[in-house]
Amino acid sequence: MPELPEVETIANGLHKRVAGERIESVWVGNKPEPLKSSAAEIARTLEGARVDGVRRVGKHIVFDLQQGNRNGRGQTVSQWIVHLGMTGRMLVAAPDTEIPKHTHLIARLASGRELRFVDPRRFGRLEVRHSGFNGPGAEPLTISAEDFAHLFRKRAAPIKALLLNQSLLHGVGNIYADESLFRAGVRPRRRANTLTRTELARLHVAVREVLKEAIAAGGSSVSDYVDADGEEGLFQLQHRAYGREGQPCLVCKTKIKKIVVAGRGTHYCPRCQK
DNA sequence: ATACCGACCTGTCAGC
DNA sequence: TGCTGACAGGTCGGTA
Repeated sequence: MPELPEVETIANGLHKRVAGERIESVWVGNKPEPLKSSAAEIARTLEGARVDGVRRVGKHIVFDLQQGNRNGRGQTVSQWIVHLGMTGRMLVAAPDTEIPKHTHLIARLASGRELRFVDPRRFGRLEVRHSGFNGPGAEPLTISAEDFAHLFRKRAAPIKALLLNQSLLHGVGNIYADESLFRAGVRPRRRANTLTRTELARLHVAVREVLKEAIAAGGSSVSDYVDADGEEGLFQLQHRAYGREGQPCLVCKTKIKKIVVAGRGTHYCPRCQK
């Protein structure tokens, strides 16, 4: 479900709510799919740790943890890394509230509240690490125009497939790939190595603008996305391509087309995008 | 090395 | 009402 803007919104909300909290105990469910580290290692790493902060890296939520006594030596730093997949949620809840179906982890906090990971489709992943995590690819919000162009210049795959490839650029998913290509005026099926310098430059700007505007709007709520406070995002109201098949292009009135690229539903304007 | 495609899961919705 | 199939914001592994 969530792409960079949604994960950023969620991570910021979680940071506000749980930074500085200590995790007292952890319950891990028995479904193996969400666990990239063993249940025992996750529990061992989280229990007793203090949450220094919560941030986003690519589409991952990173909880920076510190174990051990507050000021003494012997402190170790770890990270709890959460990927929400398509349907994952990370909720901060009062302990007496109903535990939703498909809850796979509960971290009980010193304040009495609980951090709950809920994921019906189990495409999400939970992992702990003991060394720095930088994500699989480059950060779209900070990459230079030159480095951005380098990622794509020599590749033969459709540009949309490469925008979705997290080991190149991490954070862009299906919605923001379509929205970025629309703004850049580039067709999703164009082979990346046929894009001109100008088109790559436009795409670089488009990706950053789309992501920044979406973050400002709190992300896109297409079906059920809500942030850490249970608020829906508003960026779906500003989509120009995604989900608009058959509707008139907002620029030229041509009907938006829907095709499949890289196995994903793909929306574009046949007139504005070349 | 690179690119495509099915598999992984559950929920929802359209169509019959 | 209830069934079936398609589809969904993501990624991985096998195959060509």
